[in-house]
Order: sequence, then structure tokens, then C-alpha cells
Amino acid sequence: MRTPSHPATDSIQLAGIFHALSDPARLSIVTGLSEVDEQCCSDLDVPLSKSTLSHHLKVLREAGVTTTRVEGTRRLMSLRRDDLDLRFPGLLDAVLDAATREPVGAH
Amino acid sequence: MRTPSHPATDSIQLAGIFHALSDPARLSIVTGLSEVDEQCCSDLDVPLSKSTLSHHLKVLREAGVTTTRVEGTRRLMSLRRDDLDLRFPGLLDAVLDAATREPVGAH
DNA sequence: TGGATAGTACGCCAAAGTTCGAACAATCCA
DNA sequence: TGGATTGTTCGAACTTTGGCGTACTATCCA
Repeated sequence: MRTPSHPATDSIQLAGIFHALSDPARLSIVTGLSEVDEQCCSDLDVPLSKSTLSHHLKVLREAGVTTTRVEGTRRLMSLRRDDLDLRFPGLLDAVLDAATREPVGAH
Repeated sequence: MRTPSHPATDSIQLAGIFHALSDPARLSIVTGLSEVDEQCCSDLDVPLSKSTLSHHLKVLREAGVTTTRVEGTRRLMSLRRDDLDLRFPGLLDAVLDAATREPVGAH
């Protein structure tokens, strides 16, 4: 299976990033990714069906927040730290810092 | 007319902030507010009907991003800088900095 | 008092988003 | 080869959002 497509760094939209982060499940996925560097879909600790999960991962990928690397039958997700820092310096760090200040599961 | 209600600083949700910022019109309003401190609804440079505008301002207010002060028949909007800095230090600055790096009108 | 001004609230509609199960595809390994 | 594993895609049901016009409220001021 081919590597899924990702937006070029230059075409990452700020509103798109915020949209991607506006869903609690996706925000939680991003927070989790910040702690492990690389993680496969089935290791995510989110109580959703795999099709829903796949959808959320697609949203994150298409917004330019994450990148997906194919390894065997698995897809390894990671944050696009360098690209995001290049395009919007300091934003990702501020987001991750903010996320750690908010109690987990505070809906 | 009474001052509209605003969420307490403690109950501002991160996902709610991102949702509020995920719409280009609202992001543009926030960017504009960062330059003028206080602005009334009709001075906003957004090509939308006043009912739609009112809706967006409500979303921003309820997310805890802005505060509204009533003065006569006007409502003066401003960013909740202090509250946001208290709850999520550095986040607002990073957002505003990122917004200035993105060309205006880049949809 | 009564018009002008500023904004909100409501109802409506179309578009977009969330969620799921079922079916499918790709890869590994015994 | 063929089963197990991992994830995508599709269609359906449902919710949310964004946009508008209209009607309403509140305030100012002549």
C-alpha cells in the first residue's frame, strides 16, 4: 500500500490546524503522539471504532499536523514537528503545553 | 441590556478555543482584535450579514476567547488576554504570531 | 415621544462533520 | 496457500455548523 498523501509545508492552513485540533479525540491523539514520537493506529487509547479512528487520523494528516509512514500492515503516525515549526514557529509547542495543562477527560 | 455571560477562566476548554479559531471569519476577527484592543461589531471588516456576525461573536465569547462590554447601544469586543494567559500561557501569543505569518485571505 | 442605531434571537435551509458496521485491500507468517 | 493482522473505503444515519432574513430588544438623541 502506498504512503498516503500529505500537504506540502507551505500549504498548511492555520484554520485547518485549528479545525483538526477542535475535536477532543483528535486533540487527545496529538497529545499522545507528542509523548511517543511514533505510534500506530491500534495503539491509540481512544474509545472509537476503527473506521472512526481512521477518519480522525485522516483529518489530522490532511491538515498537515501528522505524517504517516507505512511499515508492513501498520501505519506509523507522528507529528510533523519540523514542518510545523517552520511554518508556524512555536505554535505546536504552545498547543502541546496548553494540552498538558488541561485535565485529561475534561469535556 | 445586560452584559452577556462569559465562561469562567477555569472552564475555558482547549478544544473549544480551537473550534472557535477554526473558522476563517472568526480567526480574522481575532487577528483584528489583537491590533485594536477594543472594537465594536459594526466596525469589523468581514463581509457577512449582521446576524451571521453576531453568531460568530457569540461563538468566540462562549469559547472564552473574547469578552463583550456593553456601552450604550454598542458592544465592545476584546480579547481575554489575561485570562487566556493564565489558563494557557503563551497560547494566544503563538496563535496571533502564527496568524500574522499566514497571508491574509489565504483560504 | 418617536425615529435612528446597534445588536440579539429565532427559524429555516444547505453543507459539513461524526459515528458506525460491513466490505475491501495489503501485508505478514506458519 | 491461507489465515491473521492492520487499516481504508463506502454508505447510511444523525448532529452540528454557517449563512441568511425577519422580528425583536435596548439605547441614544432630537
